Amino acid sequence: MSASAAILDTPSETPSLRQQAVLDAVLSLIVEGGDPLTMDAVARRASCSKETLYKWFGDRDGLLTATVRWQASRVHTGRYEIDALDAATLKKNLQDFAESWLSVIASPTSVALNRIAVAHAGSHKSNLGAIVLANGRFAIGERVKPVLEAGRAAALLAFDDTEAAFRTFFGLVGRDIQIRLLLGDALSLDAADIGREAAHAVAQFLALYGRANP
Amino acid sequence: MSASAAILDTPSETPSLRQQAVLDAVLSLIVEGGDPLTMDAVARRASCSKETLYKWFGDRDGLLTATVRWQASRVHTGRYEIDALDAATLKKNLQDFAESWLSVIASPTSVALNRIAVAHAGSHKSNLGAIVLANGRFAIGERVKPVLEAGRAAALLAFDDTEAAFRTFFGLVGRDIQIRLLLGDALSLDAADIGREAAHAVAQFLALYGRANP
DNA sequence: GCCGTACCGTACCGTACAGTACGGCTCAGC
DNA sequence: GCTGAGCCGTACTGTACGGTACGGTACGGC
Repeated sequence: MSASAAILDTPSETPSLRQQAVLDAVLSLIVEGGDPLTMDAVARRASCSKETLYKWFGDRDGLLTATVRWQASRVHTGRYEIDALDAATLKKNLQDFAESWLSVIASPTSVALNRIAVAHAGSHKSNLGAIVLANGRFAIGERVKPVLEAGRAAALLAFDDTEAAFRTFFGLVGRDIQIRLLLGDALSLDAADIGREAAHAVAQFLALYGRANP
Repeated sequence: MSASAAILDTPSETPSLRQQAVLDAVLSLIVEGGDPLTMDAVARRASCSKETLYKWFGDRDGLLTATVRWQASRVHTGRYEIDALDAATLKKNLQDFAESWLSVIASPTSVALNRIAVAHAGSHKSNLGAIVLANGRFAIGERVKPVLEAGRAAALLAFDDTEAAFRTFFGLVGRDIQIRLLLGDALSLDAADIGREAAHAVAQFLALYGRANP
């Protein structure tokens, strides 16, 4: 895990535009689901030859890895305000995190990609699972934790273990949503639902960790 | 989903002892992972002929379905005390739930089976995902909710929406554990960890929903 | 105009695996 | 002891798919 961290953080190179088009074709096929993603199907969808596919990505696994990385590279959102944190800003930051996270895990792309990665994690060859984890769960953790610590520094939050506090936040936001979606439950979340769920989670988190103004 | 509920609740028939042995062989192969579970491997492991496999289970999907059901049939645990609930009993019940649920999702069998079901949910043909969901997330929900409602009846808990309260409990208990395990993170939970995590989750749940004694 | 490079399309190869067929063994019923 | 049912082991078939080879085309460099 730590050995592969260097690899995970090094997206080799950014793919060329044509390559990006190919990866988008892969994504569209994955999201459509149904048939089990053959190299032929990718070549057809992307209007390129299989030979090119193998030349660019090595093998099927390489193509999948590149696709996952490509998708991950578009997810990262902006940084957040940390200095001079007041209660309203903290709440808003948390709300934003919760909403964007819920939007991600509820998106068909994320669901499909996570399915692939989960399946892959069983037959361990490469580490799609690790990549997804690094760009999902752990990436958001690294972005939320500074906010939590800033909240603590501003005497708005109280906790000892930042990681534990984040995991509680993560649980309150995600609940059963991701596993249900991965398992094919027809759970639909529109923007309003996401807003409501996020607000609920943030309120609960603040109830647990918020410092009653001293 | 609702249409398939009847099917899901009807485990066809309980398999014969020999059939159970075959299903256990499938489970052992699934848990071992590595190679992608071929019918040949199952026949070899179970010391039976492929012909018998097909006669008994129809096809590969039928075998998988029977395996998932077979595993599910062993998970159901006992009922819980509901009448005359006091605070300590409520807490103990919740703690038990949390521990048993964490034990389940952290077990290699559950992880492997959920991986199969998740992969299956992508290429929709049968409904392994629905079966796993019905016997996992939803089954535990149906068992926890009466306890929560009994707690409310005993004026120990306060909430409007039982389902929402349960989902909070679910999130507090599970946090990021299941998705990390599914994605192959080397997260190990021993019994002590599980006890600690469960206690933590229960304390948080009671902090959110417990009724400050009136 | 000629060549090399990069690519498309398609044909091809090898293999792995789902599903079937069949001979042989065991054992219960008679 | 004979027969038939049930099952094991193995051999076989068909096919889907990963990976390779190759002819044909477009294009930039010279």
